Amino acid sequence: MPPDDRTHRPARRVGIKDVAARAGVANATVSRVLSGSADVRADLRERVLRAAAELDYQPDILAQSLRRGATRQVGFIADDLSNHLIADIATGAESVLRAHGYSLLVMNSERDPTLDPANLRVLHARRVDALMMCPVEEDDPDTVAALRAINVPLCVIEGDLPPSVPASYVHSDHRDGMAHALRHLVGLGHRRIAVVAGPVRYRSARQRALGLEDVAGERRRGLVLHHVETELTPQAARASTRAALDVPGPPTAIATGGDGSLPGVIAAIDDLGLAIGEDISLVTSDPGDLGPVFRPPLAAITRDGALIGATAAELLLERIVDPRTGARTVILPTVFEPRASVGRVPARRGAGPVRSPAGTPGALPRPRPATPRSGTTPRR
Amino acid sequence: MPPDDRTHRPARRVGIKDVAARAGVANATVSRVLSGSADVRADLRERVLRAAAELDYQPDILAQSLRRGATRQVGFIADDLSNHLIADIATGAESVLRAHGYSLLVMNSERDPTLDPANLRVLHARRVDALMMCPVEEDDPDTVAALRAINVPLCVIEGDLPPSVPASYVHSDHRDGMAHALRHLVGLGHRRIAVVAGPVRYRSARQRALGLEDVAGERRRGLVLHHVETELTPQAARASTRAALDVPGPPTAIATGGDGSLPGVIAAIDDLGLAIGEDISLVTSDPGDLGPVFRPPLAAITRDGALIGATAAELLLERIVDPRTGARTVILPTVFEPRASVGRVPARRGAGPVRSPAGTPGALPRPRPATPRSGTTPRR
DNA sequence: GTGGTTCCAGAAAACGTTTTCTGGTGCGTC
DNA sequence: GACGCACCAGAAAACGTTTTCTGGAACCAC
Repeated sequence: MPPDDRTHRPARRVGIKDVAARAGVANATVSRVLSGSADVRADLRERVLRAAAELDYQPDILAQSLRRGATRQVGFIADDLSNHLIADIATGAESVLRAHGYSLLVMNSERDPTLDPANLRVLHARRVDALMMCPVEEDDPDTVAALRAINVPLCVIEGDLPPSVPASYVHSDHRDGMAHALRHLVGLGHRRIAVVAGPVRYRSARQRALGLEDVAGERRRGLVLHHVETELTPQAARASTRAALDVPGPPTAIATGGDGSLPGVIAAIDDLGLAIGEDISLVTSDPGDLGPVFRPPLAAITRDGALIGATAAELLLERIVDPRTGARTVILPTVFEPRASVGRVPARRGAGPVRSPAGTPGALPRPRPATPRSGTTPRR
Repeated sequence: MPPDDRTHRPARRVGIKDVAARAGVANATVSRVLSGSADVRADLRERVLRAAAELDYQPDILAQSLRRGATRQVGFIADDLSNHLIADIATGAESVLRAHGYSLLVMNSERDPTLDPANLRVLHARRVDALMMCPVEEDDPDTVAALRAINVPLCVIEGDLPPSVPASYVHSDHRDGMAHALRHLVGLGHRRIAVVAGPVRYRSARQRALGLEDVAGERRRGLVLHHVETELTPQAARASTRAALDVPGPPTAIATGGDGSLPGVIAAIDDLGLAIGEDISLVTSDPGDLGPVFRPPLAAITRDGALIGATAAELLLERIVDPRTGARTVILPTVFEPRASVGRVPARRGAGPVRSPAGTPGALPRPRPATPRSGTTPRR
């Protein structure tokens, strides 16, 4: 058999000069007709359009981009694309961009700070017209340098960059959301509340801490707000939460912020044998579809990921169309959704937390054994 | 003030001819050095490399793409990017592609069959080197026509295209997964099991139905497997599930397949006042992070989204590198994870289902009121 | 009739690369 | 010393567009 047995025929694309030849005009005329830029005599325009339709001509965006100096591509550097909220943001952005003839080039930095500058370089070389990103580290010098080099409109989502790099911002009002949730808990009678939030190196955690301070500043008598800062892994959140609960006079309510912390918080509550919504109230942040389905349904501070992405895209398009447009900052609202996981203060539980039957205080049990536990009682 | 007050300085990019000029050689030599294609005298190579480094030269991928006829971009048409599993697939694909110098161009078809051909045309015009997609409709003629026109390696994820379009496939072994789950239930003593699956127009639903038939064919005496086909909306799933449960001699276990059905199934179980893991056993498909956190923890048939995406990307890269490589089909395993939501058959519940205190049998209650319900009892 | 506009379309340059083509140099061989 | 060949680097073509440049034709005014 012949070695050069390519089954994959190249099948030359039809180009502008094919259209020009068929219409009996010059390339330039075809281009003018199709881009509608200048005046072309009616009969020629007609011929060109017919020829283009007959050949099913599709302009080569690559060549257009090279010539025009604009790719109509927008880059998105996600810190964790598999995160539900980030995926929603990408979805919202793509939808708006697609409607305007732009495409979205996604890169994932996998929460690895060294990937941000690398990805930025790729997108620079690909000459994206604009850039949206969720930076892993806000002050990473390599990232900042890479951002300086790539001179296109930039929109940062949930993060604060040094003022030396000009950028639009789309933020969520975590401060208000947390304050709202805390006031709700206070209104139900809770006086000892723990806020389990991520490290303050994240803007969202800082904002939630401000929300906490807002409520603390309202000087409700007897109110004790405890700020628990934890890394956003299930293990860390579990340990921190458990430490916060396992004290004399423990909190009667927890408000969590931070993406990965929820499973750890729930595990810690389980560890201590507490019933959510009864022994302890729980407010979560962005539980996704888990919130309403959980038992009890989880009260939550939520935000609209698709709206965040769409807003970022619009901010960028506005600056692409008119480069004189300045960078803007948009703060989108959060909404507090009360559900059954928050309840009144339990009647009597001041002395100390209920101990989990299994496990000694020091050693954390292995996460999530497959056998049923507390929650629903085995027999009724 | 001058009207032409552009603050956005273009800041001409450094190109190959700048490097050539600084090194005192021709463009071609720079290109040869940088692409490592042909032999260049050592001293010249040295000069070129130094000049490129000094100028921080980054080749323009756009121009490279035009000249080489390859963009090093792969398009991904997702049917629902905000779906957790699809986001994982994108993540896995992007990771592999990035490691090979390729970028991922994502488009979302929002489960709208008419967007598939439109998105395909965009990606064609953008000259992607390969294409992965989750088709909304498997037999849509416009989609098939658009796929025919775009002559690049194609990998379809979870779907069957007509044989007229050549494609690689990455499938998940839903058949085996469902059979596995059903055998597990049978082993626990369950004899009346309902499989709530999506419409058979989806490949995944067809495969799960085959898994059901496999187990049915094993002729366990007294075994009744009930195939409930439902649209993948919470409302439809709720109604279908409720209808399946609300019969004399109801199923003692449910296995669900299909992305959006879980909330509806759970709602239906709630409607009838049944306790998951006690009154009725429940196996879900791909519950994401919800599975282990739910109470009781949800037994699940799961698959590795990132692996699916990575596999698709590898299949495509293999064909990009060597176009003579044929299309392949890969079936990835599913794994069954038993958890507390499946249990033994309840001792005595043959006469009929327990009625929900609220709601008449005919009218479905509004989904998800915010007040606590069954599940955890309000007082202990 | 000459000069100046205006209108419009073709020719050609440009975008930033890669690759083919061309040709000079140096060397070995007869 | 002529020829052939290998080696390597510069010149130029090519990728498929858009845009500038050029110029012919028609029209008007003097």
